[in-house]
Amino acid sequence: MAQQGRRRHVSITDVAAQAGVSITTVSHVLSGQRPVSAATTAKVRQVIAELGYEPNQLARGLRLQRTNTVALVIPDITNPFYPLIARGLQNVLGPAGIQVLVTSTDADPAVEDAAVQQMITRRVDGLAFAGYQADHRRVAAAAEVGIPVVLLGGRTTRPGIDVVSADDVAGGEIATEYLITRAYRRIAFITGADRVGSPANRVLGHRHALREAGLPYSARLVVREEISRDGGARAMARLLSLRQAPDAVLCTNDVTALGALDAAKGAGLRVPQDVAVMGFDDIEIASLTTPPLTTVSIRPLEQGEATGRLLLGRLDGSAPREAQRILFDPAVVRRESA
Amino acid sequence: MAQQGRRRHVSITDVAAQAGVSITTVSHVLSGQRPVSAATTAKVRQVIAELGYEPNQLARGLRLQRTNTVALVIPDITNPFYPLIARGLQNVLGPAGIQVLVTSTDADPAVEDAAVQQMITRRVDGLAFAGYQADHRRVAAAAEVGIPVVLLGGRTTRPGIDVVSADDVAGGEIATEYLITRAYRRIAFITGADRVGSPANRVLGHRHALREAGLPYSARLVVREEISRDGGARAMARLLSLRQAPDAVLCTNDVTALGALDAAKGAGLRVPQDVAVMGFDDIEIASLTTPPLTTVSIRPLEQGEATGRLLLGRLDGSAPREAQRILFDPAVVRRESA
DNA sequence: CGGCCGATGCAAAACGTTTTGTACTGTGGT
DNA sequence: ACCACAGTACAAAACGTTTTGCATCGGCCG
Repeated sequence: MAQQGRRRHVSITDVAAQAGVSITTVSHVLSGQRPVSAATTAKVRQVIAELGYEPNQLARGLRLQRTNTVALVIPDITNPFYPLIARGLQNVLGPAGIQVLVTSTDADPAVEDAAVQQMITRRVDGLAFAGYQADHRRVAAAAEVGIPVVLLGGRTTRPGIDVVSADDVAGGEIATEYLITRAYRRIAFITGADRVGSPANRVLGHRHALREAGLPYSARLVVREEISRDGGARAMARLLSLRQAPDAVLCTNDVTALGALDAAKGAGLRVPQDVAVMGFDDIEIASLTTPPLTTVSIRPLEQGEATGRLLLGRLDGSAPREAQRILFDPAVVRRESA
Repeated sequence: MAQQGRRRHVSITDVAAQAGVSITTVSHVLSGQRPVSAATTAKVRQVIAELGYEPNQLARGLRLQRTNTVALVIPDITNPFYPLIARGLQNVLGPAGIQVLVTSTDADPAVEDAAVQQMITRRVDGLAFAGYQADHRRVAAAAEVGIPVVLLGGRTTRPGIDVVSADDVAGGEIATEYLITRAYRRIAFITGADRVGSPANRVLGHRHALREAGLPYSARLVVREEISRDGGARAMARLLSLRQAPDAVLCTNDVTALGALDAAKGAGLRVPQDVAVMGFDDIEIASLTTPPLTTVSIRPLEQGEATGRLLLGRLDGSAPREAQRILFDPAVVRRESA
């Protein structure tokens, strides 16, 4: 038989009645806002324990105008990158007694809209938003109504709103520098079609590093493809067919790098002896490929934690008044593919 | 400058005042519970649009005793298996206007306890729980208080509570049968230390399939190790050092299988020519190994969806009174490692 | 002995909804 | 001309908290 018994939660009224005091007194025992005699306190506590009373957070939130909840809106919970953000967020918010509401939007603007709206009506205390939409009405609405908002990822930016992201330009730089110090000289870059956003910024850094090192920058070595495993494979195949093929390939993404590895293997090349391959993100699969992928970590966990700290600061008012922009220094994770 | 402006949401009172009617009328316009004249309706709707009013879900939940929220409590959001469950849950609950609250507990009983407690005080309408604790006080408490509960995964079971899980015994069977039809004859099994739960059930199925096929069952070929990549490698090494080494190895887990592949490669063996390796779960990395891993899919996405449907049924009362036990038929995913 | 003060506890308001009971229109039927 | 009734709108209660204003009661000090 399934559980039935019409839902009946014990309320502060029940406790008060059972203890023979007013609900005010029970509340005071719980909050310590005003003194309550030792005897009464003991009695109340005992009844609370007996009945297993726990305050209703809905009523509490309604009265307090604070729910101890923050929302995390992400494109896809199935992409390993985002659970790490969620994890980081929870790491810092959990101990502060704040729950995280996660919602996945499939990067569909309409769904993003609805999700943020939902969160506002649920009166979340804060909102962390990772989306592809550069200009987001609802997010702005949330900010305007006084809910602290943190934008995640380099794609979006908006004056007056906090941002947490990886420093993609620096990432492109250090990856390229790493390859240069390992004596690679013809370095290619596989990136996405968009001219803005993280992938584009990484190319920017790449180009800058080449210039710094006095190496030539050849447009032919930057290939734009769909960001996916297959896309990576196609791009790699194209690079390998060049008269002067690259000796190292930087990919905007670990998944893309995976495709590049496929293509290299398919062409009978050894990695990294014949051609080096390097990725971005350092998601778990990066360590599982053969050879294990050298990549750039952008530390999603830490990004999540920073977001949490930022939000926490906004909530208790300890954060500075101006909008923050926290950029994470990327780091090369050296494995065997480069 | 950061967003400020003390949080001020527009409430039904504001709408009523602005439209020159009572809040009752506004509510009726919104709900259609009672007729409202066309003129009034139009006026109210216009004001609602102007002010951008959206009902406060906290107040609504308090009054309605229903929050349109269900909780998903999982051990680790970072494990790719669980986001898929979350995704499935959201797939069916989202269209019904129900939000999913995800919380990760690290499989720590104390944290699990606190999380479930939190969810109860937030008056979630339903609870999906995936944990390692077989007997869970709080979960029982939730069920007793009338909150529909679904237990996920084969580890936990409790009379009167719905369960959604993979059919692990069947999984062990079909995996073994698959190997047998592929002409493997000495089949080993790498599993965990526990004598109960999913891993144990899979061994049960394995054993049964061997008996059915008239093949001998050798205790030496079932090795118990830590369930992890390293554990899998250690177990594999031990198996390979046997006088009569197996020609196929079944692993309780894709991650474990990964370790087995490591060990096989380390021993200079080709997979699957020298030894076949097969996993369980079909998480994404299974397709990324070399060779790609043949494994058993237990369809976490569908499990999540089934959980959602079950919960939905409990909420609208359309589900049968007795506790349900939904077992998912596992399916062999044929790739190249076996 | 009177007044004051600290200690203790209660009543009531407020948060923002939904729902129920009621009151006030006209209008149509008898 | 009266009654019933449909249509329309409002007031008030309830959901479960927290907080503020008051009231009561001793005890202490002068």
